[in-house]
This record gives sequence, structure tokens and C-alpha cells, in this order.
Amino acid sequence: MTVTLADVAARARVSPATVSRVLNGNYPVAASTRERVLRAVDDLDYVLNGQASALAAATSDLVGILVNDIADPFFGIMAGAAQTEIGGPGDGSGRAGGEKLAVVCNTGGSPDRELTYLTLLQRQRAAAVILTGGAVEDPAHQAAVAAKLAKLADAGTRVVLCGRPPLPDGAAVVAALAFDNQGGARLLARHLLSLGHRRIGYVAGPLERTTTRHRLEGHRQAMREAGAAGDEDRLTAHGSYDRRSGYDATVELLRREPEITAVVAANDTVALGAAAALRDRGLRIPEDISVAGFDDLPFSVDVVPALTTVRLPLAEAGARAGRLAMGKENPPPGGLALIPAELMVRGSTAGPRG
Amino acid sequence: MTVTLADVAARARVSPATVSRVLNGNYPVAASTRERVLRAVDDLDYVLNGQASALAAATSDLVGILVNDIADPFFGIMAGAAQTEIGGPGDGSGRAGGEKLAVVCNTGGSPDRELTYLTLLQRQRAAAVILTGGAVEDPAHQAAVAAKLAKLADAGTRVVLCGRPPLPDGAAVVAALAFDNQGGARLLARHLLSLGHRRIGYVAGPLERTTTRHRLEGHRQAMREAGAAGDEDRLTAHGSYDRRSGYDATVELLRREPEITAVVAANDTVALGAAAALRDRGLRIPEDISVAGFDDLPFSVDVVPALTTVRLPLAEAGARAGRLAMGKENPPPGGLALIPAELMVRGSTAGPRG
DNA sequence: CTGTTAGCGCCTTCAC
DNA sequence: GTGAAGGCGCTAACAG
Repeated sequence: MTVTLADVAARARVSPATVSRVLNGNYPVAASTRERVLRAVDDLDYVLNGQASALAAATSDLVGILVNDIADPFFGIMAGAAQTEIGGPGDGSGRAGGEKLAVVCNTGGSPDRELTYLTLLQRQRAAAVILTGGAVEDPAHQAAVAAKLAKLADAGTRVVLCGRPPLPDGAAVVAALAFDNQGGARLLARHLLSLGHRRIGYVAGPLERTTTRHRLEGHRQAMREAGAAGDEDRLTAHGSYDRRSGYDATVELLRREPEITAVVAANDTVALGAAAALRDRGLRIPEDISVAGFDDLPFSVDVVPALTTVRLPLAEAGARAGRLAMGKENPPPGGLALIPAELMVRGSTAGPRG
Repeated sequence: MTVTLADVAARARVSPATVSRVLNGNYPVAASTRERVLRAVDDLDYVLNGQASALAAATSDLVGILVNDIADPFFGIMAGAAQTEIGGPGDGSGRAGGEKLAVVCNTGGSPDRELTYLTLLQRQRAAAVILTGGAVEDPAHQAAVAAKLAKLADAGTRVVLCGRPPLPDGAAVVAALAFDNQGGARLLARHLLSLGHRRIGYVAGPLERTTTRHRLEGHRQAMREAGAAGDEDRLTAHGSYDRRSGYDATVELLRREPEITAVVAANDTVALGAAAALRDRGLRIPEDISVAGFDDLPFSVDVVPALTTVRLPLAEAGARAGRLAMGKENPPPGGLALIPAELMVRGSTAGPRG
């Protein structure tokens, strides 16, 4: 049978309360007593019952990290960094002290699953929840999420947004760390413009995603400023955030506008697919056509030619979100921080041909 | 204050027991009663307390998935697939029914953290635990893990190994899905041998990892069979499973053995770093030197030249592990399945120069 | 410093 | 088909 705290108490000849105290280390306990208790714990191989203690103490050691796509390093890097801050380095004994259980939940980008996970986390009375990545812009869903988050916050769960813009109504979250997607896209477009490009195809992400919209807006803004907007819709093709989609969308762009001299992709993964499509059409990069991405994932520097892209400090942001979730760091003023993006110029972009 | 089941009962003018029954749907309840209860639930915005119900019912809806590196798509793909099987598609309402909470825990490859997570999961009385990826081969740690898993299994947690060889003493796990790393490495080496390569550098993963060892063994086996083993140690450089490490190790190999005509990397990410190092030395791939990886991650087909590698059915294996963990699928005979690897010949390998 | 006493919120026999 | 009662394993006041 499963050994309980009472068993430990009996073996150590103390009261259950005392055992609880040494385990949690929150109250003074005589050294000799503590030792006896710890020995009993070891002898009996006792493991605290998380649910029972959570129930009694009305606290939980679960922290949820929601990601849109766990197979995408974009999220993996943020989640990993957050988890490191939350889980702590471990005490080296493998015995687990007061660590939180930082746990990542993969929504697959589905609004339903996002809500489901939030409910599940609410059920567990999670200590904190971190939402990463762009949000779906459907108003109904946004309202549902906002309501859910409000309830979570109400119940004492610390809610942090990482790489996601603040909720429309500025709901009660501990903090929102938003990437400057728009500014980054603007930098990138200006770089291309300065090289002399005028007709630039844009492979956008899925519709109704904040990330997609902000990046696209930044791009178009810069194009308009330069008077090179052209037929924006014809120069834009939407897809999802994967390489296949980048490939297909690029083929489509090329069909519509064979004269484009550059392709900007919604992110690095998409850019990889775009580059493949261009090569398959016999175009050389960057001699015949330039390609750029976004995010600066680890592989981007290694592809050939190395990808010009916009760097987002994913690990730093994830770590900060983790600290915020743990209350180890003070929230930025107004609960909102705009995280800057940095242009990384590499070999995949050059002046237009001819 | 937080609304409890008793509140719902009061509002619906039934007993708490009845509310519990309609929520769990395990006992017959009059349709009219059920409706009244559900309305009360909605009115009050009631959310089940997971810990309390878990405590009372002695069951949990938590399923843990341990990964070595959450930023690595190798794990992301497996974890995502497993999570999909476990979490179910969601009922579309966002209300969360009997779903399990599939969560992924990032050990960062650290034995300590692995143990810590296992303990945390044990505390939560997890319904199931899936361990993915190679294991650390330190005997002490293996014993500790085996002991932990035995206890988990004992407490009713279903333990599944995915992409990890069975425990040394064949401990009580539901199933072990092991990749045929050795066979895959052999296929790859034979491919290179058949192209005429004889001096092949091998960039291995971290020491004392099953995955590292098996891949290396397969490689060496094939080389020996062909009488081309050479000075194995000189031709091998160890590193971690990242691109940086691949870069550095390749530089080192080139220093030691400038005459190598091919470099085989422990995985695709490492291969990317290796390729970068070769190019930086002015070597063309595959004209001057061939490069190959392992895993066939999504980006591998898109790099230039496309990477010759060994494909592992990561998503399929992850999904299967998920089903096994949920008891939705019968374990393979003997609880062990060897998952075959497939050679993917692409542009990065060719006959040796000259 | 340590023991005693109540619950935390829910599920589950057992009666009706 | 429904209610009443007890307890899941632990923590948190209180007393001493």
C-alpha cells in the first residue's frame, strides 16, 4: 500500500504535524527530531501526496506554459528557458524540494485546445500560467480567453504573456512581454528597400493571428513609406508557419508576380520552404532573388546562404516570463514590455539583379 | 470566494453526491436533475477542483512526458504527437471533459532533473509517464531511474519509454519503443562505403548516452565489416547534440585527419554545424566532402545541399507512446518494439573526390 | 519546539 | 434515482 505521512509519523514517533513541518521546512523543528523524521522518510520511501497537500494548503506547485507548436524551436526555446527559471536547477539529489512543476502544454494553435488547457490548469489551481506566442484574433475566442484568464488571476494564478500582445481590454495579467514584430518587420523591409528592391513578395503566416498581422503591418508600413507598396494583396500569400506552406505560397507568389526580386517570409521556417521553392524554379539566392525570414532560429545561420532575418531574444524573454511567473522579478511598468527585435543581415539578401 | 461543488448542489437543490454524479457521468441521474445541475454549474461558473477529486478518487489526470531538450524538434515532434493522443481533440467547447492533462517536462538532459521530475510526477500520482530520447548510461543513475519507475508503476502509473532502450533489468514498464539507432547508422555507413568512402569522420553525441553509443556502434560495425575501420578514435569526436558542437568537432576532426572524405554527424542539427565548418574551410559539399546526419528533421530536406540522413518516424512513435500510455493500444510482445530507421539519400553525399 | 484538532473539496459506499 | 456520512492525505491554526 501507499505509505502516508501518518506512517512516517508513527515510525518516527512524532505527530503528523511535525513530519509535515520538517518536510516543508517552514517551522522550527529540533535537529534531532528532524533527523529521525528524515530517516523514517527514507526508510519508508515516503513520497508526499501532491494533491493532498495542495488541497490542504490551497496552493499548487504546477505552472503551465502554453505553446502553439511544441515541435517549433521558436516555442521550444522560450518554453525551455521559462522552465529553467521555474523548475530551478534541482537540488542535485533528485529528491525534489519545493520546486514547482513547470509543464508545457501544446495547443497546436487551436483555440479550443487553448481553452481546454486553461480549464485543466484552472482545475489544478495552477500557481502560474504562461501563454506564449501569437494569439488568435477571433473576438469571441479572445473574450473567452480573457474571461478565463481573469478567473485564473482571481483564483490566485499568476498569468504572464510571453511573445504575445496584451489582451484587448488590458485584463489583469501579471505582465505581458510583447515582441516588437512590427518594428522588426519594418527594419527588414527597409533593409531590402535600401538594397534597391521594390517588388517584394511577402509570405505571411496564418490569418487572424496577432503575430502574422503585426509582421505584415510592419512590412507594409515600410513599403508605403518608401512609396513601393504596389498591389499589396497580390504581393502577399498566406499560409501556416511551416516550411511546406512557405514552399507553396512562394510558388503561388511567383505565379502571380514573376517580377518580384525578393521574398520575405513570416518566419525562418517558412523562409526555408520559400528558398526551396525558388531554387526548384532555378533561381539563385541571392543573385536572382533575395530571401529573408524572421526569428533567427538556430539553424538560420547555417543554411546556405545564411539567412537574413530578424532576431528575437527568445531565450531571454522566456526566462524573464518564468521569473515573472514566479514573482522573482518585478513586472515592467504598466505590466507591459515591448521586446525589441534586431535585424541580422546575412547572405540571403543582396541587391536586385540587373 | 471559490465556488465549490456544495454551492452548486445548493443552487440546484440536490445533494453534493448528485452533482458529483452528473459531473462524472458514471451513475444514472434523471435527465431533469442533470439539467438543473448543469445549469447551476454554468450559472456559478463552477470549476472542479482537480486536487480534491484526485485525492478522493485516488486517481489523477496528469500525464508527464519527459524530454531531454524541448528546443530540439526531435523531442518536440515526439512530444507533440504523444500529447495529441493523450489530450484528445478537445470537445470543442473548451470546457474540458475527462481529458488528461498531458504535460511535457524538460530535463535538459540532466540526470538530476530527470529524477526530480519523476519525483514531482510521482507526487502528483501521475496517470502515466512517457520518457523520451536516449538515457544517460551512468549505472548509478540508471539504477535510480529504474527504482523510481518501479515505484511509479507500483503506484499505478503507466510508464512508457519512447525512443529509449528498455531498462537494463527489464523493469516493469508498459512498453519500450526503441529506435533502431544502430541499424540506421549501419545503413548510413554502408551507403557511404558503397560510394567509395574509406576515411569517414564521425561527430558523435555526448558520451554515456545510449543514443550516442548505439549510433556510433552501428557506424563502426559497418566500417569494420568493410575493413575500413581505420583508427576509430582518431576519426571520432564527441560533442553535444547542437550545431555549435558539430562545428567545433568537425574542425577538430579536420585537424586530426585532413584526409577524410566524409563526415557523419550524430544528428541533423550537428550535421548542420559540421557542414558550416567544412564550408568555412573552403570545402564544397558534396564535391570535396560528403556530409550526413541522423533523424531527418523537417529542415533537413531544405538545406543546401539537401541532407542525406536516416529517418526516424518520430511522430508515429510519439503517437504510439501516447496511446500506450492511455491504454488505448496493446503493448508489443514482450513490451518491446524496435522501430526501424530508414536511409534517406540526398544531395549531401556523393563519391569521394578524385 | 511539538501535539491536537479541524477541515480543504470531493467521491463513494451504504441506505432509502 | 437520490441523500447522508465518512474519509482520501495533508496543513494550519491553536494550545501547550
